[in-house]
Amino acid sequence: MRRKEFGQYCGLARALELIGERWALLVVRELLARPGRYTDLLEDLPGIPTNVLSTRLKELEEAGIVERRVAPAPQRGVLYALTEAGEGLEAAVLTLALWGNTQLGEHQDGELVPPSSVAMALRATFNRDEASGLTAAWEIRVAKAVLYAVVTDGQLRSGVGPAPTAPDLVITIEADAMLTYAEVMRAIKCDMVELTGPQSLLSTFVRVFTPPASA
Amino acid sequence: MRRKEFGQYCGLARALELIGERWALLVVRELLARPGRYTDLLEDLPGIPTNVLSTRLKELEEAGIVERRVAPAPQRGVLYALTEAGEGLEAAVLTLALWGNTQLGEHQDGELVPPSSVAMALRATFNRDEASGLTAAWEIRVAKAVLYAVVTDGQLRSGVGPAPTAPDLVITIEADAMLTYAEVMRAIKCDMVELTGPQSLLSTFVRVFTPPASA
DNA sequence: CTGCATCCACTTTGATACTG
DNA sequence: CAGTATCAAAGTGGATGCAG
Repeated sequence: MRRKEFGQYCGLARALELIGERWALLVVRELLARPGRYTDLLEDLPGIPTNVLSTRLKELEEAGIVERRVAPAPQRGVLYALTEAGEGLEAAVLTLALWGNTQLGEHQDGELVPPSSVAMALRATFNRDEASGLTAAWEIRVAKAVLYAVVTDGQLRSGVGPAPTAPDLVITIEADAMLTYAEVMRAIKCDMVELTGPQSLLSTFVRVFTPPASA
Repeated sequence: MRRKEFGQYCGLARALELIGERWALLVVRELLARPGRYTDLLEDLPGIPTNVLSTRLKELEEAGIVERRVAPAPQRGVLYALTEAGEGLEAAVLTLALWGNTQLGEHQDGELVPPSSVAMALRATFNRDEASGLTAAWEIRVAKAVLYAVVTDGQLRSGVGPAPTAPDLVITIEADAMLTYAEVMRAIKCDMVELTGPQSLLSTFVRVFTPPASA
């Protein structure tokens, strides 16, 4: 028994025992956006010490949240991915991120915007009602990052990297660094984007990824 | 700059900077259930070192999540309570707790059930549709703990302690220690409760605090 | 190269004792 | 009641080493 346990029979305490340690939930955020290898995670979580990443991955694997996979043919090597239990953390991650957004100040330049956080913002702002019955695939390129949002019959998949199916519309934004969700939406509304594909899908994008009421 | 900061412009990272440290979110859980004094928190969070509680409360106050109040007339002394920003964490706490519940094993005896976690479970299982238009107040007494659930015109308030308004129905369960939400509901269904007030409100309670579909 | 393991300085935590 | 003081043990951050 480690000292990490709280000794309470309580869902919150259990959750904190499993994902409450430093960096753990950020690793989960990265893996929600896409399975990744060890070095991908090191890159996407600047500042994480390599031994800490190693330890967290072992703990998360032990907890049944993360699994090691052998990467398919061309790349080979280890791929870390979320298990079903790990995917179950999505709602909690999105809810925490929504609260955290209210606690964020202005975007200082120099502060990194993790592409995965924008992918999570797309999931959080996805408007189920507006997307009902829709099928469309977008790819968003900002600076050196690539994101996708694929809606299949009203169901969203979103993450970091090129779209898993051929995108209908590619949205490219010139920028020195990754932009936040809000900045991306602003760039779209100010027409500061290049498009490859049917332009009409741009307004669809805005409609589908604007949350219902306000906030 | 503390080393605690992740240096990312991301809601999740910000949230973790503010409430990601050990015990912090459990303190928030306690204060969601009721404002409390320092020694209440020490009692309700068995195992927390007093210096850690002291440090967390200062950090949470600094972050604008918790505020110190001077307790009113009879008791006097310091009362810790959540600010509006702190109350905003409710959704995140409930979502994390829901996930954590799926990761809980069987209730070993000896594991403590924090009364606040049952109060949170009432909030999480509250069925808005069933409660629409309803007004009723319940008080639940299990072992030495007292909880309340007050529904006013379909709106729920729930927490630890005696009901803030006179309860319509008092549900008393004989037990050696606090029971979980599931155990409380089972005791009610097995008729292992004593009632003070109109019995009909017991089935209303079950109806209102059973989540819609399953899970 | 990828995928870690090791080492060390420093911080945080846990446990307990003590004070205004 | 509401904390502070003290100290050992564990965890973190940063640099580097090294096998496949």
